[in-house]
Amino acid sequence: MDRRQKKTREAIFEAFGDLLSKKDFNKITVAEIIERADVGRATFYAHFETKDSLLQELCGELFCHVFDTLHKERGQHKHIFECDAPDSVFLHLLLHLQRNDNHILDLLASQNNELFLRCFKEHLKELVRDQMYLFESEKTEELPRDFFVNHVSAAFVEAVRFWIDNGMKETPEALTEYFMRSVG
Amino acid sequence: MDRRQKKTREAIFEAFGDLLSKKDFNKITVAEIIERADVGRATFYAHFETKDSLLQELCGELFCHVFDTLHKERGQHKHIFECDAPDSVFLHLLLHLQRNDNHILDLLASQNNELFLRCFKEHLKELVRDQMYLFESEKTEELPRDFFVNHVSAAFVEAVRFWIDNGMKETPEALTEYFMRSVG
DNA sequence: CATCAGCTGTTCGATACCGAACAAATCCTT
DNA sequence: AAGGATTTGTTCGGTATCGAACAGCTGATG
Repeated sequence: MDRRQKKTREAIFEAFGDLLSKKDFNKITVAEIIERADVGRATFYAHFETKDSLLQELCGELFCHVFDTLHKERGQHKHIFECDAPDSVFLHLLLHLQRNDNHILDLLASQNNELFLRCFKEHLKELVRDQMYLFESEKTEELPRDFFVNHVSAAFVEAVRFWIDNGMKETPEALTEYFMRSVG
Repeated sequence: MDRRQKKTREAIFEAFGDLLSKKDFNKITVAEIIERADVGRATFYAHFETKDSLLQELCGELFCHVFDTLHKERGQHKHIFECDAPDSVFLHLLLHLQRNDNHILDLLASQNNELFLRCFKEHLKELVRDQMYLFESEKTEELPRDFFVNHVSAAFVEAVRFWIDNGMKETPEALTEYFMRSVG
């Protein structure tokens, strides 16, 4: 990827993240983003169709990072997320949320976050489908696959919600454990 | 100034400063600078004729900042140096040196720094000429103006050298005092 | 209701930057 | 001193970003 594109993309993501820590997504304006990112208006729209798609691509970056780490494809595509990855992808996700990288957590915790939640859950489904073997048992065989995938994804979202609402006291490891038990 | 130029220029100055803190100027290579600054080779040479001129322009930035602050022309030209300026321009200079902004101090303290010293002293002379009223007395009237300007500038350089060699124990304020007395 | 301020999303020609390649100069090593 | 390896500084066509302007939309205010 062209050096310029990479810089611009990262600048926008960072500016967006900074703003998320200060105000609600809906209150954030494109003008603010580009001002903080120090890029032109035309440049922003060359990268992102709309403010909403910026949100979606940020979410996509997180899951792309998790996926690539899972499949050992490191170095192939430089991600905005970085870490030394643990064994469980779900734990991996929680660790990033705990660190609140790029303020993804703020998005999950905020009001009026349907858009983000939908996006987050869609990516989760992919992940669950990919890791289906973790959940296989006699129970799963009785259910339509897609139904079960949806169930597990929703359960993860709820686990995170619980975590946030209760002040994130549990360790990511413990929460992963709870989650796995609840859907096992 | 075009947003792109500003960013590139700052990236190069910063990369250069970082490298100065690690190795001698002569050991630093253009390839290292552009790698750290994350800009293309052609871009570097579009901004700076040579590595030497980068050095000179860095020095120029410092004095440009001091000059503009002195003449209250703030906001006219965005400088890489920033501070709330004191009354005396010489104190102002020392404060930047003390903070070692952009590793200018490293340059002064290093070996093989004739190039930088010459550059530094030239700018100093401008400054002294500009602030000549500070030094006027019966003594100065007996001397050729340029000779005296050179004398004062050299004295300042020597004061800084003394400062560095003795571990910079004195406060910038004290050193300014010594300097003014020594040429008064 | 009218209007006015601010935000969105698009367009355009100009330009800075890109990546890659190259010859010439310089540095190292033997 | 010879010769290989870096480093320098330049060139080029292609591309991303620039700044500035614009019409359309939205929401607040009087």
